[in-house]
Amino acid sequence: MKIATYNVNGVNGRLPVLLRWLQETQPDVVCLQELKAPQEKFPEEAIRDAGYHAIWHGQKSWNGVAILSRFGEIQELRKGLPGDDEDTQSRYIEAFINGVVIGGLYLPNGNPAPGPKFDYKLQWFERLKLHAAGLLARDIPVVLTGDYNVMPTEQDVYKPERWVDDALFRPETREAFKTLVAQGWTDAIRKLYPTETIYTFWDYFRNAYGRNAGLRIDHFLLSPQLDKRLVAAGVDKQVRGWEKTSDHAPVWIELADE
DNA sequence: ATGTCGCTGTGCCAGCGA
Repeated sequence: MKIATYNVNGVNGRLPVLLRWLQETQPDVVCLQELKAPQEKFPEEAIRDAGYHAIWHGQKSWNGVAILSRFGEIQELRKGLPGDDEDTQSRYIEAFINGVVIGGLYLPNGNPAPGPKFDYKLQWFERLKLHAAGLLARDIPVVLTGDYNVMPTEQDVYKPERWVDDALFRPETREAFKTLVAQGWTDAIRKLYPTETIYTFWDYFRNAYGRNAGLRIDHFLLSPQLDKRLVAAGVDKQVRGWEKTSDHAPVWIELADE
């Protein structure tokens, strides 16, 4: 079972790139972030024609998350992260697919920091930790994947000293990610590639991709049941070099059948 | 401080978020 995550940065503007990538790499399940489309403007038909069922939580202009699957109807578990009825941003969607709970998330960016946006990021992180702990307690196979907007360690940033005050790399942010993982999750990419430089995002500015000035901010966290089944993982880096592409590249894992 | 995108509405450019 191959599961991918891809921050598309506009699902309609990115549709040709998304469809080409789906066709070429054939993932079984895909979590998408930054749809930047209201609920009624999700390109359901084009995605169905490509062979995928979809559920999505849209929002006008910003945010928006989706889950695509090649395995028949998707059993939706929730839209939105619990813990704050006032939060109207579309950043979390969860489904049960082929025996696995799949949580797709788009964690807040948090810049500028400090400030209200950074406070929102840390609060969202706390809500995610509560929800994640509840999932772990159920002893079921779970993957929490998406754009975490966190570089976990200095190894995950092309130039760490330039990012120490940024919301994606501040000590509070790294600490939040670390305590989340410490609940019992496995960072799938780091498990398979403990010492390699791996990036999933390159800024549009200053030829960042050409200089490989990247960040690793898209992650897969696996529950213990899935940690045992992890057989491969990677970044489809070439997609970042295509015309009209997102600033993120797709990331994927392969799980062994039970 | 800057850069480059995608989106929206004030609408064919400017402002916002990233």
